[in-house]
Order: sequence, then C-alpha cells, then structure tokens
Amino acid sequence: MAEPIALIDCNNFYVSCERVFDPRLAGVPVIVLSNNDGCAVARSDEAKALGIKMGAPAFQIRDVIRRHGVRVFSSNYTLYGDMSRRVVAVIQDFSPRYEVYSIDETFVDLSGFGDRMVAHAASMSAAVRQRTGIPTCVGIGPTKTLAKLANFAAKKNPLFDGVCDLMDETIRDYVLARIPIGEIWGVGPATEAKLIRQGVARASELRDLPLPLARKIGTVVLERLVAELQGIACLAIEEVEPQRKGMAVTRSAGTPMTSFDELAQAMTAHASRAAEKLRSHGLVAGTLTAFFHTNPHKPDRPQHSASRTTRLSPMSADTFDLVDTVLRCIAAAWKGERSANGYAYTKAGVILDDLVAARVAPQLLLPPDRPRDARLMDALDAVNDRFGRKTLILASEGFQRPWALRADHRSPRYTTRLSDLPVVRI
DNA sequence: TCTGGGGTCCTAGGACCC
DNA sequence: TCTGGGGTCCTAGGACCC
Repeated sequence: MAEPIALIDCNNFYVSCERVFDPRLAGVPVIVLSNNDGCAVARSDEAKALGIKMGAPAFQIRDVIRRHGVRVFSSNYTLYGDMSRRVVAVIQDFSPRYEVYSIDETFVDLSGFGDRMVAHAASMSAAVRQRTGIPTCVGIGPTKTLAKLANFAAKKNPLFDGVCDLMDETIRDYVLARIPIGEIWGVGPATEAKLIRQGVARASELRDLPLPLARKIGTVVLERLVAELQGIACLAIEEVEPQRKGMAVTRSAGTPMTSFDELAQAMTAHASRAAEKLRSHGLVAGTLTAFFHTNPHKPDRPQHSASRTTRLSPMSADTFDLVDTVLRCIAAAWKGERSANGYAYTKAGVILDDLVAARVAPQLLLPPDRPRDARLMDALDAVNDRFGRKTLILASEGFQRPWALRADHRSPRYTTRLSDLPVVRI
C-alpha cells in the first residue's frame, strides 16, 4: 500500500493575502494583476463567477471591472512571499516531512496517521486559517499527481468540505471518471489536444492507457504521469530544495524603449538585480544571456528579437562584471542607429545559467591585473539592505526610468515594512 | 570502386508548472 | 494605449572523439 501524500493549496492565494489585511474585500470580486499591471493572475471566486479568466489582459476586462466594481490590486510579492512563509510555518507542525512546491502549495507526507489522516489534514487546514487567515484545501492520494487531483476535487466539489481523500479506490474511480484530462498536473494544451485525438478525454481513460502506449503518444513524462494516476509513485517528496540551475531577471517596459541608451539603462538595472540575487544565494554564474524584443502581440508593427549568450570567466556575481557583459551583449545585438532604429522594444532581460556555489567555483589560474574587491559588493549589499533596494545603483542605470514597471494598485507591505503598518487613531 | 561503429557533450526548442 | 515573470525537464540533432 502506497503512503498517503497530501497537497495543501491556498485558495486564490494572492487575493486571500489581500483579504487578510482588508476584511472589506470579503464577498466581493477581487483580482490581482501581474507585474506591470498586465493581466489577472489571481481571482476571487466572485471574480471567477464574472467570467474573468486566468491570464486575462487587464485592458480587455476593463468593462467588467467597472460594471461590477471589481477590486483590483497590483502584485505585492513582498507581502505574498512573507505570508507564504507563515503558512509553511504552520504546516511544519503537522508533519516532519514536507516539500514546499510553490508559493501557495506544499506536499505533506501523511504516512503513519492511519484512521486519523483525514481529521489531521482538516485540522492542518483549520490551523493555517486560524494562524494566518489564509483559506486552504487539502487533497490526499497515494501519489503526488493523485494528491493534486484530489485537491482539485476538494476545491470544486463542496461535498468534500475542503479535504478530499483519494486513497480509497471507489472514491478515486468516481472522481477520475469526472475530471477532464486538461485539469491533470502535467497535461498542458499540447498534450491535451494529442490525447483527445486518441480518444482519451477523462482522467480515468488516461489512467487506463497501457504504459508503452503512453510512452509512444508522449515521452517518458507522459508515461510517468499515467503510472502516477495508477497509484504507482514516481515522484518523491523533495524535502531539500535542490540547487537551482538558472535564474532570470526579465521585465516588460512601462514605456517601450526606442533608443540604445534606454535599453542600456534597463539592462543595467536587470543585470544589477541579477547580480544581487546571485550574491544573496551565495552563487556565481558561468553563463549569461541578454535578450530584448519588440511587442509580439502587435504583429503589424516592425518586429525584432535578439539575444546573445556568453561565458562569464571567471564565474561571477559581481555587479560590474555582469553589467559590462550585458552591455557588450546588447551592443553586439543592436541593429542600426543608436538614437532610434525604428523598433519599440517592450521586453528585455538577463538570464544566468551554470550556477555554482561561490565557494566551490573554479578560480582563474592567473588572477586579473586589477582584482575586483569582493568587499565592494558586500558594502553595496549592506547599504541597499539597510536603506532599501536601489539606494546605491550604477549611474548607467539612469534616474528617469521611463521603462520602469507600472504598479498603480499596490497594497502596503503590511508584514515586512514598519512604514507600511496600518495606523489606528483613537 | 570501396569509406564504420559507438560513444559523449552541448544547445535549441518544446512543453509544462505556478 | 494597455497582453507577467521565473522556473524545470526532456528530446533531437549537430559536433566531436576514438
């Protein structure tokens, strides 16, 4: 008998975070927008009922928002990240083995709880609600994929009262027969279309696919997925966070960039941020990619997309190194006049790969003539840590920042900023 | 005239996730 | 006018090696 795995998933997480600090948001439609206030990335149940889809561009749903008084928020990742940490702190009290899978989901090993398993899951959910204010649902199954499906069922069907246990085969058959394959973890639009062409439309039908056929239709990934649906655990709970392989800082521009200088400023900012992220994780990068492109949603306008990848030698997390490298990359990729080349670039970014812990990174055999002082970076980080991000920046980042993000509806950082605390006047 | 077989490594691109 | 950002994994195919 497989061991039970639970998935605890926060309901409409970003919206729930906003509601914790403003009870007036309860019962009304609320959405949270992506970076740059681009599209809806979280929706309350009321907003979903209005037909607002995940990822809907903000400008396309303006009418619905106005007509129904939908409350709109810019993303406040500082707040959501901190709330996520608090949720996990509660979950820790309910099982020693767990995996933080995303900002709003955690897999929990429930083996050993026997008959009390469902009750235990319910009290975990209640404790999270009581101690953080965040509502959750729990799905339980013999594999991660089935726990995910159980969670989906728990969210959709009020019958389950927030906790769905799919360890029982009868209930599992009932649920799988009713869930379309597109809802399964790992089945995206491409696989869904392919499977439907093969006459496979329900989770139960996918589960009953012979493994070799699954392998033939898809890849080893689909084969594994089918095995997981059959109750054969292929994906373990990963308690230790694996060493990350790459990291990226990419942004859409608030106003399109039309000159090389504007792009260079934005790229300086992205590279600086990337270097900062590397150092905060104690890493250095071996490969750097810089890219920029025009707005692909406007195919009638002139399109240009460019990227350059280069090795960082020695591997580095130094702001100056990364900025120099990025500027060389975009200079090599820029077409035409620097003042304006006829293109309006809306997105640019820096991607770092081959990440290694700084202390085990290979060193140069012959050190450079002017060794960069690591203490300079320490000082930079110390100042920005103490006085706020971007207190000290490279001058090449500029001070106008026309490309900077839009965030017109940001809520206060209630839990991480003293200056953002609500003030009570008596 | 006739030109092998068996590997590794790297990269780009696709698919998926939240 | 306005369409996010940051990740992972897998595969195919090319380059290269002996």
